[in-house]
Amino acid sequence: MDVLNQISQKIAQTIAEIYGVNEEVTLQPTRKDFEGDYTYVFFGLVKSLKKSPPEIGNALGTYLLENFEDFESYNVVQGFLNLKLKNSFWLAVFKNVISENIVMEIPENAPAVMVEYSSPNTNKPLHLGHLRNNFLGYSVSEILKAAGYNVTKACLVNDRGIHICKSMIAYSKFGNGETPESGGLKGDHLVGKYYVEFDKAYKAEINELIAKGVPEEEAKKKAPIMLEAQDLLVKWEQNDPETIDLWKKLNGWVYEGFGKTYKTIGVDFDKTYYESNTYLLGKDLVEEGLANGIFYKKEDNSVWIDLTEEGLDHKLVLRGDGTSVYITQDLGTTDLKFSDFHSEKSIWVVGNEQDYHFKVLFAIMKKLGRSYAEGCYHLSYGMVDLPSGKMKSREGTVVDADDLVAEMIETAAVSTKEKGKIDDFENDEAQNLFRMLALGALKYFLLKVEPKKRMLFNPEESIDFQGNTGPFIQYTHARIKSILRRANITENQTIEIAEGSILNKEELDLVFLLNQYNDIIQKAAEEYSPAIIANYVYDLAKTFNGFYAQHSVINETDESIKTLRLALVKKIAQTIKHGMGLLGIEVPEKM
RNA sequence: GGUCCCGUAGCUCAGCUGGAUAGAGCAACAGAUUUCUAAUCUGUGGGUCAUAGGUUCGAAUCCUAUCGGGAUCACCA
Repeated sequence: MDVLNQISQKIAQTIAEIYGVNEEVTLQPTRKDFEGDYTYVFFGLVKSLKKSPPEIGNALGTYLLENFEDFESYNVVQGFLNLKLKNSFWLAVFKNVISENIVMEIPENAPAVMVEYSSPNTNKPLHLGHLRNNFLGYSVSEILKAAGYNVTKACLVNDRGIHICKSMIAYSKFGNGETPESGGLKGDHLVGKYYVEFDKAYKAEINELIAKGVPEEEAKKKAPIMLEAQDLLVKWEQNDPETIDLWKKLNGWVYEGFGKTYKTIGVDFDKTYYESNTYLLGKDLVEEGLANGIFYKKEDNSVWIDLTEEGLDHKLVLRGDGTSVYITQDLGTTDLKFSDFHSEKSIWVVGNEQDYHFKVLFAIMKKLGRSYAEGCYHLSYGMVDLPSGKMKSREGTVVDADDLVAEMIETAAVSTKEKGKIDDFENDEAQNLFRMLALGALKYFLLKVEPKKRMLFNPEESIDFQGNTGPFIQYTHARIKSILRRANITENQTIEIAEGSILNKEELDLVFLLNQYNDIIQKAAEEYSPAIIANYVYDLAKTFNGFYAQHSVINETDESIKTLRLALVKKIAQTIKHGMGLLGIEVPEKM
């Protein structure tokens, strides 16, 4: 039920009736320090009607009370009209809220949206930065689904290029045929190890050359191992069988490793693109742009676009030798994605260091007259910093995703066992709970912050289970489920609310929040912001805990109040579960 | 240097499509458990919303400038 709309309309009607003017009425929740549910700010009317605030406020309030039955009382403070709605009105809202199913069916013809995220390189394992990306992408996808879109989760794997060749060279030189099995290493970590080995060998060679009197710049270019890597890239592009075999072997290990990580962190994709299949795309778009006069050719045959009118620069779209650059591929891939799924909106979850790249990409698409250009959006997110500063792979300060998750699970296990509440759990049941709590803490920690903001990852705080954290919300859910178990309420049971029930202050607060949930989902979808969901669910859990401390459900002697509270807490549990689901976080029945 | 993003309590963050006395959590201190899970709840202290102007009845929020932090300005991806 759209409460805000209903009331706004009544106020607009009142203004038209009394003053004969049409006003757009927007409401806001009344501040806690004042009496009321919703507040209408009418300074605008004071000005245009040239009447005093009390005069207008009282006239509106009186009229509303006399002509509409939903209003209980009003008060006027300066230009603020605070309106209090009747308990019976909120009871009707509550009944409506519990009758609605949160999970809705997505119709076949719902608008299609593609969310591309994760998009890893296959030369090293995932780290903390990737986790923010994965959690964001997954969550935004779920939020868009909840808002009624037909979502395709896509992953573009960067499986080719010089960085993979580096791992390949190092592996063939120093690998001695090591396999994930023989080395006891996850595949992605194994390949990552040789990427590091390459860097070591490369640096040693540079130093050797410098010692021989070669200038540093030249040494970097001429180090033999680097030349070998570049040579390998050429061989790869020429489809050299031996090179392709090695490439396939290493990538296979990496995919196996990634697969395990994705499974643990609960992330998945509907469609995977591989850059090795798409890196040649885009050249026909360059031709098209040249034919249309959107691109121009320089003397050396390189192709450029002038984006100075868009506030950008001249940008290269094809090298003089006819080979692709990053943007060339992206032009082609974007076109391919659209022809595959015809998405109305297309979202790229990519770090903010690529802000410029996406501005250019979208500007070019627009110039090429692509209909979907308007629906393209770069969901840019800030870096994750450590208390010690930036994560730098060269300095070994990168937080590995697998290690981090394992540590979090261990911490969850220790603190859960301390509490002694799950002594009756079977072992795998307990393990599952530890995983749930660990990931809940981690995901919530990374998602509660607005995506575009740079954030600080403090390992100690992220494994905190108190206050504004995932486990706090998970705990609240478990508490409610415990009540429902005791009351023998099952998931599908409908609970009838008695006519004329009266909601107390704490119950009203909860109904007020529950009624907002649909709007919150829409807002989060419009802004591509899981943080909005996180803050809402936290608020709901916190408000419930306040209620819980003051009122008993099970021990309430008045049966009609008890029933009402059972329905209320059941709905809260469902909403928490659903909201956390949108963040990719599971909630336990018991903890 | 050009462009873009950020700056709110000791720390981590909400609030930013202009509204009332700027909110949470952590940390500190004081309380609450014979009663549905205390991973909880209640209370106390803590702020020149980076700075300076401007617009407005009203600015953390919009505009301008300055300062501080970051990103980017590759024929790398």
